[in-house]
Amino acid sequence: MPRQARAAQTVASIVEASAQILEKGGLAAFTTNAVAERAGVSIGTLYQYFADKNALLMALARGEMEAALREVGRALQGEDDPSVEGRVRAMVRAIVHAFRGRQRARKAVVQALLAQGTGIELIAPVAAFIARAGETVGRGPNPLVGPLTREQAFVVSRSLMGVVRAAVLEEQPFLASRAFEDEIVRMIVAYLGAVTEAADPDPDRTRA
Amino acid sequence: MPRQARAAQTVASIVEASAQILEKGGLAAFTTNAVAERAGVSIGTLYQYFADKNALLMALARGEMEAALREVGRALQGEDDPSVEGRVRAMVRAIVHAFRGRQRARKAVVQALLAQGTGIELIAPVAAFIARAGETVGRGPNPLVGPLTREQAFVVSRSLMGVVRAAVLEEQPFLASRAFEDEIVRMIVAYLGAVTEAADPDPDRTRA
Amino acid sequence: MPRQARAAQTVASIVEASAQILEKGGLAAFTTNAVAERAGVSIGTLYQYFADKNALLMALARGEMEAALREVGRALQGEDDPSVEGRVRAMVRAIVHAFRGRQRARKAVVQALLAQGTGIELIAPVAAFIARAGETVGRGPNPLVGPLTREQAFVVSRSLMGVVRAAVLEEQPFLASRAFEDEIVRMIVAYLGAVTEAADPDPDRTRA
Amino acid sequence: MPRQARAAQTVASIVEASAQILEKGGLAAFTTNAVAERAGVSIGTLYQYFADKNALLMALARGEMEAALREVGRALQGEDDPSVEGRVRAMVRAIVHAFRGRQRARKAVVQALLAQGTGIELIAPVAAFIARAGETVGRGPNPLVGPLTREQAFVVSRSLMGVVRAAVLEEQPFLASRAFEDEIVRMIVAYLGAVTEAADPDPDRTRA
DNA sequence: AATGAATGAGCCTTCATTCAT
DNA sequence: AATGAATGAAGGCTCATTCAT
Repeated sequence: MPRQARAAQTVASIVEASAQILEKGGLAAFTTNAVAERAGVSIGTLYQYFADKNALLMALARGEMEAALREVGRALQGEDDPSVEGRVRAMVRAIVHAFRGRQRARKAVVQALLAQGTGIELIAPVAAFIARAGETVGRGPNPLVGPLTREQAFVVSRSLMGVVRAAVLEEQPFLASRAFEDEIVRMIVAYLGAVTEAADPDPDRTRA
Repeated sequence: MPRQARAAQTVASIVEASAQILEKGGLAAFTTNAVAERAGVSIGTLYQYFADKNALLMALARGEMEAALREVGRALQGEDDPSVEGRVRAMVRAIVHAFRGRQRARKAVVQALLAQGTGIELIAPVAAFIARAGETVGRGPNPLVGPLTREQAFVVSRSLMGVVRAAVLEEQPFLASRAFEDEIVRMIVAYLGAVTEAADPDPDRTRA
Repeated sequence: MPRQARAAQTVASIVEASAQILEKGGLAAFTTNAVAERAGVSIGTLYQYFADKNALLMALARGEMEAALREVGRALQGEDDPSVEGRVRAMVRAIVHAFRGRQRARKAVVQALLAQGTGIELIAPVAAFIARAGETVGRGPNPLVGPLTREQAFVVSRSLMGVVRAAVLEEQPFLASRAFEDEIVRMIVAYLGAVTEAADPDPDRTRA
Repeated sequence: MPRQARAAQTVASIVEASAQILEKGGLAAFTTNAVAERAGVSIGTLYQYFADKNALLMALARGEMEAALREVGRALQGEDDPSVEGRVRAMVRAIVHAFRGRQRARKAVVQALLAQGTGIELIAPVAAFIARAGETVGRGPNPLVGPLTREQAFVVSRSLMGVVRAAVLEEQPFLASRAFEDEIVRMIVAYLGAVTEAADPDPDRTRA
């Protein structure tokens, strides 16, 4: 199937061109014509594969998101360090390092996604994933938490993502630092602990 | 009517018109011509007071931000409930209720601010204010925390703001609910506690 | 119809529309929207080929200039009348009749070009061309002048162009008259003679 | 009459402010509001004395022109050097040095005047003055020329002004140089000589 | 499957000028 | 005589999208 292969190649080059444009010139430079030119295809071809500009953005974001999600999933398995803190830390690290270091492109995507309503659709699965982590973390030989309420899941996921996102948007130099990671982990762990304690005031179970 | 009063009146009407337009039609409806018309002034008058469209947005954002900041400041004084949790709760409530309930306008402002780089400048004072809260809360008869590191201040302020902002952007129905407020407060208090515990492992001082 | 031919056709129609608009309504009527409409294309198409309004003006000016330059070059060849006066006269005539009789459009272009700094860039090649004429005229069996100094070249070219331009701007009725042409030729020839005489005081060579 | 004196003072300060603005920021910076501010008066006051923006420009131009005209008149009297060349040279020098060295302002005024039709009105008296010079120069004990035809007067005056104007617009460094002055003088004298010779072929009278 | 010329709604902004105070 | 807030017509320009080839 040379046809499909070629099409996939074209699609990939367009998405890659988007990331490059975003990384280099930010949101302002991200025009469909610019993307088509950089990808080496005509604007018509671009529209052959993407319904509109937004679809292109979504494709880029979704790709990166899924990659990050796979990382988070792996983190929660607790392969390296099965302790609660170890799993949380792996998850935090996966989120911090999403987008493979293309911070400007990441920033631009975040901005663009926020600038419309569409962002939420994309964030939802990530958030759901993180929220589910609460339970995942709670399973196993040494569970920390039980099922989270809607509000609790929201607070866990959005505070984590909010902190990382803010660091990205503000281009904070400590984004990838250990100290930063430590504090995020501390916050998540502390909160999960507090939630559990509230649900089950037996100190023996939680801090044994 | 004196000169300056008239001008101030005009400026206020333009800012108010902006908020109304944003609240009603979102970012898409926010055009300078529409604002001028709604404010009952000519487009020229609008540009007499605001350098460009963005300056107008900034003025609106800054106004609301300062109002919220005053509320947060009041909250941290601990007038109603001087306990640590009481103060944190008051602060959270002030932030949640910023923008006087105009959630659509708030969302639009947040989006617009993020869509450019300018947003950070505005968020900075709020964040600094919240970070400083750590120390404020730590003072008095029953201090909770000492000075926060740069990363800690960042995590406190951005997680708090990130959670609220996400609820705003996603138009979550529980934004103003007690359950939501409880969870945010729980997270902040738990984190501050963990930070203090790490810095000063003496349980007598912290939980006496 | 092949691709490029169609595009060239479009470009030509836009330039032609510019000349017509300028000729009819002067500089005031020369708006990009008006040009696009008259050319029968959308405003977007106009901007596909011209970076901005000024680029359009420059294209028009450059086109006419090059046409005039070709005429001047032909004149200096001395095909019709190889005498010094004959060549100068042919050159003067070419300059006077530049812009194919569209004097209002010519006036508008001159005004617009002067109103910014850009005009000089365009005038430069014409001036250089005219200046070089001194030497061209000086060659052959009956040379009049040798190489001109920088100041001399400037005086020859700019006085010639200045006189014609003034007649255009002031819409002098005698612009295309023989009497006017005679005087310009007289001035140029007299000046070239004086320059030569000063450089080489031997009367035999100059007026033999 | 303190009132009239004060008014004259205001008018003068506005005109002076115009020159300064023009000198500093060129035509683009020359807005009525900017002029009023620099002059230290309100925009309303400016309009009390000048019907519109153009009137202001004309006042500035007229002032400088009249000063230059006085110089030219003095030059033609031949006070310093009564010879033909001496008078022409003095005239050329007066024109070159018009606008008291404010070359940027001069350039801007020339541009502005050309960019509308109004320039001609102002140039006319100067041109007429220069043209009349032909006869003035021709009078006295050693007259060079008789009355000039319409076309001849035009060619003399516009070539002179055209050369100087081009040097101003192109910001030529040799504008105030002796070499440049020499060439202009040479051109004018040579042309006047040629005109006379044509009208009266008797070599004894012209070159005696 | 690809091209790329063409579209056009509509936005932001300027600045000369007026007139109530 | 002076102020300056207010006016508003008008114009340059962008860029996502379409469709004939």
